[in-house]
Amino acid sequence: MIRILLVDDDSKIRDMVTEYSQAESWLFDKAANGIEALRLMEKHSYNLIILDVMMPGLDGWGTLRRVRQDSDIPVIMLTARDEEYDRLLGFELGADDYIGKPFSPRELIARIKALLKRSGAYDTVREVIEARSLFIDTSARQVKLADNTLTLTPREYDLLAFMAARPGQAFTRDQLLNHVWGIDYVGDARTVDSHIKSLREKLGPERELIATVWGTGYRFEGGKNR
Amino acid sequence: MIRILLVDDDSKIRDMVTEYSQAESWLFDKAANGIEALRLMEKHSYNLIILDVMMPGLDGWGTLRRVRQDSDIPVIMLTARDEEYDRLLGFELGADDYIGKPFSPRELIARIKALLKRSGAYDTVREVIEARSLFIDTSARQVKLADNTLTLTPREYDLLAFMAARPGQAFTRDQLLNHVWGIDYVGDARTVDSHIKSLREKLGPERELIATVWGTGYRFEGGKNR
DNA sequence: CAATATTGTGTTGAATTTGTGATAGATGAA
DNA sequence: TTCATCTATCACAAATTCAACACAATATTG
Repeated sequence: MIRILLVDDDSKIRDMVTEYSQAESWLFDKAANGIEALRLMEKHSYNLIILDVMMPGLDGWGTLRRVRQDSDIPVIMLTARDEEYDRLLGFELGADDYIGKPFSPRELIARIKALLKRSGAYDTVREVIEARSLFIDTSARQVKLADNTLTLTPREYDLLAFMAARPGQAFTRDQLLNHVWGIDYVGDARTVDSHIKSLREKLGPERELIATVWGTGYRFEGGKNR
Repeated sequence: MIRILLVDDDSKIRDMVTEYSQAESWLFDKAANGIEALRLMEKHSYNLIILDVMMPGLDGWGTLRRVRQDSDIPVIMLTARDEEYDRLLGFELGADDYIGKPFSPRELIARIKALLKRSGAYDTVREVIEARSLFIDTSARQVKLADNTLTLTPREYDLLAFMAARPGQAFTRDQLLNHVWGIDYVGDARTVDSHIKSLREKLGPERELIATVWGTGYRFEGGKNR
């Protein structure tokens, strides 16, 4: 079971969120401020916490700070404004995601799902991606070429798995950076090339599975499309 | 390619929006009511839908309900008033954002951008443009002629994809420069001719798909017109 | 028909993009 | 701590693309 703590002083928002997420069969606990939230956290453990920034008493930042003292629970912050300063402060304090008010419940739910998935709260569905003689076991994070197991570095694996899951689609280097490295990563786009290079090296005879899309980026040639 | 469906019974609004968004090189399809919109959605997939609430026949709410039955496409609603009731009804039905009429095109464009961005993938819709024996896979950036894959340069591809997505429409060289090369490109308009030439060469038997419009520019003959 | 305007095409040096090896710093395990 | 990866970035070579130009071919006009 997935248990989520929603902390917001506005009861309308609390009700709205729980109502529109009924289809997900998550268990919601609600708190109106940071103090209440911390009390609940002593009693229960949560898969995810949603924290409003502006609250009377202990606000969202203070609560987040306390939460991070002894846990890595995924946290989504609700900020009134979408200001750069808030985002930076939040990342520094260890928030995992953001939503600016007003938001649509649909969006919040989508982000909850994404974050739960990322944190591994859902049992990963065992899925094996096949392409020619390449087999990618996504739950084991293991890649086989014919009968040999390849030893890929984490980045190499993530990059390969991401592209192989979307065969036939061309990605720009920036898209790959966003999806594989993370949305807030800043750095040289050519870094992607380096990892593509070492991937191709390890793929050996199947190196052609990763095609260069000139002027754009790369594409995994998987035969089967989505 | 980013493809957007704009549904509004007021043709003035339809024209205004497409005009102001020229710099974005999005592909707009337009419909005057829900029925038309649903018909278009059967034929194409969209990155985003903009729905006017007040329309004769099938209105915005009804259309939204139908859309949500089988897709998660981001939807922006155009409401005449900015009433709380409308917002709540819309969220319940699964709208992603709102904009109250009258609105500034600038604001709508900003919201479209924001929604495309946070809808995760600022990625292209998977769509294959067909014309005779030519197949253009816009997400793979790949073009097939019958069964052979053509190797186009980036410019050639962009030019072909842009024109083929708007069959039957004549473009001046300047328009093509603006849309394909970019709004701030300066250079000889005849450069377009060079690329048209090499495209025709590679199209071989289907070279006639690109027609010369004397005194104006070029047109892609796609059969189906929009 | 001739004169003019517009488009087609081959060529080419410059510019852009990608492949690759080297390397220093970061990270994490022993 | 030391050691062994891993990672990002750089620089240079190789591959590819591009814009522009000149001239040929074709269409339009009067």
